Amino acid sequence: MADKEISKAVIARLPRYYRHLGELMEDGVERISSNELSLRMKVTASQIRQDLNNFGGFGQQGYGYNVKYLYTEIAKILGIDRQHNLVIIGAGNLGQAIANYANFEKRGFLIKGMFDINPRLIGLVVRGIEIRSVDDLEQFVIDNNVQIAALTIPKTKAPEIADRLVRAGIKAIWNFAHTDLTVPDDVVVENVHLSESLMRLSYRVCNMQDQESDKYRQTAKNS
Amino acid sequence: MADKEISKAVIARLPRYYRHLGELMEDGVERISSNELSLRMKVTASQIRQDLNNFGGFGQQGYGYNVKYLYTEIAKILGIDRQHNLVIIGAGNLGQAIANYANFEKRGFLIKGMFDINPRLIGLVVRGIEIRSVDDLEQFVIDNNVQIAALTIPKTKAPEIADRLVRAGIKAIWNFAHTDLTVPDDVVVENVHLSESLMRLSYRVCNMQDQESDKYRQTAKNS
DNA sequence: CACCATTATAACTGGGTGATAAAATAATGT
DNA sequence: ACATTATTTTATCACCCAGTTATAATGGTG
Repeated sequence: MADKEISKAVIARLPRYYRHLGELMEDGVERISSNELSLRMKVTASQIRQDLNNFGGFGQQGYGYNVKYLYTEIAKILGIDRQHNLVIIGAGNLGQAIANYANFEKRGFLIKGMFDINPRLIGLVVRGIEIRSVDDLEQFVIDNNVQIAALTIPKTKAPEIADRLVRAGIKAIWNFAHTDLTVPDDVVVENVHLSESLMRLSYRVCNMQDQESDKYRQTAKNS
Repeated sequence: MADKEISKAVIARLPRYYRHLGELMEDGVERISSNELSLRMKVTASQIRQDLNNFGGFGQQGYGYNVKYLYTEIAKILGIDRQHNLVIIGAGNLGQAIANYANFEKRGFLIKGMFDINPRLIGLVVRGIEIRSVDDLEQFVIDNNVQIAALTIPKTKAPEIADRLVRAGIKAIWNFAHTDLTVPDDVVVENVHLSESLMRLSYRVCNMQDQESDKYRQTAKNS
């Protein structure tokens, strides 16, 4: 498993490969060539081969790629073969939406706890997870070996909570708050700015005429 | 307003410029140079200048950029100075989270209706918006001049609903379902695949050692 | 009139695509 | 059943283009 410089562009595409391979497995497909996959995913076969080659030869000439093997290998690369403990901070609709999305647990993301400042929410149980007071946040993170925190709170509170998480030793923040976070460089921040996504959509709607494309197409880009 | 070929990379950055300019306005800042903005946003001044130049000279030599002017110009480019009617399909937590996010309305995104198949939810009112049966979807889209549909439903139902939206004349789909959608090329699809975002985060956590960075940094990339 | 900051231009870097070579499988004939 | 040929498909290389960063030229500011 050569640990040398995989480009961000490649990593960004891996989850989509993973999803399609999962669907192929469900359909009982055992092997697939880069060409078939290319047709299905609407990307060039060249790119598929080059992407996968970054991690060493998963394919075999004259045969193609073994679906199941490739699926588990990508899981390893993405680190979703291990368990990640996470907490959700902000038990509003968005926080609960994440808590309710069962599939995360299948991918090894285990929701250990939820937190909020609203006294009305504290004590409630969502999917078997009790909503706690943010006062207990740091101790909980330490006690439960929590690596990832999903931040689904207003932007005004986000920087302070982020600082507290960092001090408690968090490894990564999944940031849904509409603000940039400043953290030490050994802490990962993955932003999900929905309003920015909607603005990009708005631009594309307003500038439809000059949209590069080729009649019926599948959606590939962006998160 | 030169309508010639703005790259996707530039458009993807505009919302972030917009957000920072909004904050500067709130702080009463009237003008700013590319260098100051570069420090604040942690991107190169070169990039800021080149990005903004795509749309014609917003700045002035020896002075910098007028914050308010730039703010409104970016709004025009993104099309968020106009009103967009939208519907939310899927009134679960995620759908409600979007409905409850008030700021969208400030940006001209007006939620006209919500839809679900669950009879228990139909008839309920969220933020003054009644949840309707998806049976009435097409007619509602036509009657209310709806341009954008947010799809917060399971992936199994998504393709069918997308087809129906397309036939009803929708302009854009904001897709939260974990699947690719196939649509005619005059329909915009903006994907928000949360599970893929979380997998990218997972990769970065597991490969922390070789993370390009420069001690305390702000988060810039990705949606 | 010196300074400052933009604009315009140029150099560079890296991702994406297509082409070629190598390797393994499948098919064919003896 | 085995050897040989044809086909398939990956792996690798080279090129092109877009995006990013750096530099030179221009024009206001104070």
